[in-house]
Amino acid sequence: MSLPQIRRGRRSAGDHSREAILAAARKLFAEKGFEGTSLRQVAREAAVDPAMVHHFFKGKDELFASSVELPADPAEVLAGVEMMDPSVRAEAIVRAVLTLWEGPAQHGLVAFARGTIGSKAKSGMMREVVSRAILSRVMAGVSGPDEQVLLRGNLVASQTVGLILARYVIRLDPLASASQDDVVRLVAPTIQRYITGDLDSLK
Amino acid sequence: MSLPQIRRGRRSAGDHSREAILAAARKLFAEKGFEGTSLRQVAREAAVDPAMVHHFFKGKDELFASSVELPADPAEVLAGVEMMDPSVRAEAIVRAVLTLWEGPAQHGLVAFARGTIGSKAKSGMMREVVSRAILSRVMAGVSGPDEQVLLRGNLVASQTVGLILARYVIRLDPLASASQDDVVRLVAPTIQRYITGDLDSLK
DNA sequence: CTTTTAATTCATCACCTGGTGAATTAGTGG
DNA sequence: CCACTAATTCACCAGGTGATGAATTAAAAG
Repeated sequence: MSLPQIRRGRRSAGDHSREAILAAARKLFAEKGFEGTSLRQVAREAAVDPAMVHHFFKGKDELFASSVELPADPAEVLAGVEMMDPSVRAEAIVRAVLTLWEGPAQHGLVAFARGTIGSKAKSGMMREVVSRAILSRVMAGVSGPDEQVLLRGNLVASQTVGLILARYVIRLDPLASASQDDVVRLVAPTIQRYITGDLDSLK
Repeated sequence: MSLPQIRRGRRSAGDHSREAILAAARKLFAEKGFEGTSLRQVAREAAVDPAMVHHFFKGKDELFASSVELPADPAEVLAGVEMMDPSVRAEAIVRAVLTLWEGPAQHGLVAFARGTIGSKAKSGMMREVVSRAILSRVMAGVSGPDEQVLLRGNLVASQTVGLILARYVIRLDPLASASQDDVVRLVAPTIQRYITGDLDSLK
């Protein structure tokens, strides 16, 4: 009695295992972080042989990078922001952030946050992304000494990262369930002060 | 020729392996997160047999909890804060946070942050600590409808968590290397606004 | 001094990890 | 139709994982 074996070889067209693997990876990395997720778990979640993961990606690191890298293009998300006058930029920034994080990229973004904060080795990745890809755009055209502009950027980042963490990762209520408009009204003034406000104590 | 074997049995007094294990655990959890750290690595770092870890702690979870739980007592740290008038509380809060995170508890705290943010399962722990142990004290005596006070507390948390992450975990410069006084002057106003300021849009 | 208790080491378990190489099958280009 | 390439499965490997139980030794308690 030959049991119905799983046939080897190429599937009949229409399968997209690669995408399934990426989706599964995003989901698991988002839930359990980088170290907490195994290739086999990913394969299982994607209903795929573990070896496929290696077929499509060189290893766990590349899988992480691919599944998580640019879950959204910063340039695109911040397109509008960059050319607004710095003095009224905050609201647009907060809105862009919220819209992005509430969209389809959420899984990938949370995965990125968890994986990247979870270990010293990967924190560098976060630092790079935040400062190069994001802050440079957010702070474009802000006047003042370089050092001061960098500090302002760091402060913007601190409030933004904190907001994201509280709302999407840690999920503090009622912040997590507040409306987008409320959040904008509540935190945009903080951001605006960091960008152009009088910080009165900057050496 | 009997090689000098490592003697079994109890060490001659003065050894404190338990403490060594906890210190090693704090260090490694801080660097590599919960999943990224193995019991054997901890044992190696502590120069101790792996089985000792099980002797002193039931398992990895208990080790994590013990090494990281209350790296500092919130009640103590926030002792002064609680009884200040809410309208001038912000500066004290920021100063307390910075002092705490720059003290000997830093390793444990970073470990807590990394381990706790790194996975969904452990995020609950962070939520509990933040809301019960910390926010309840920080927001003690603030007037207004419950829901609104909670929201204010969440906002305080968002800025505080963001500051900690940017300064101690991600290490964004120049924020990471700014003086304690500068940081206080820069972010205390934000916190103060969240505690007692006019948020003008609270439903 | 003797009994009890605690600290330490060792050998071992079953399992999971990331990774490799080959065999098998299907679609594709010529 | 045939050669080629890519997708898929399988059978492994060496090593690390958390965990357990027993043996050994010293300190503490009586």
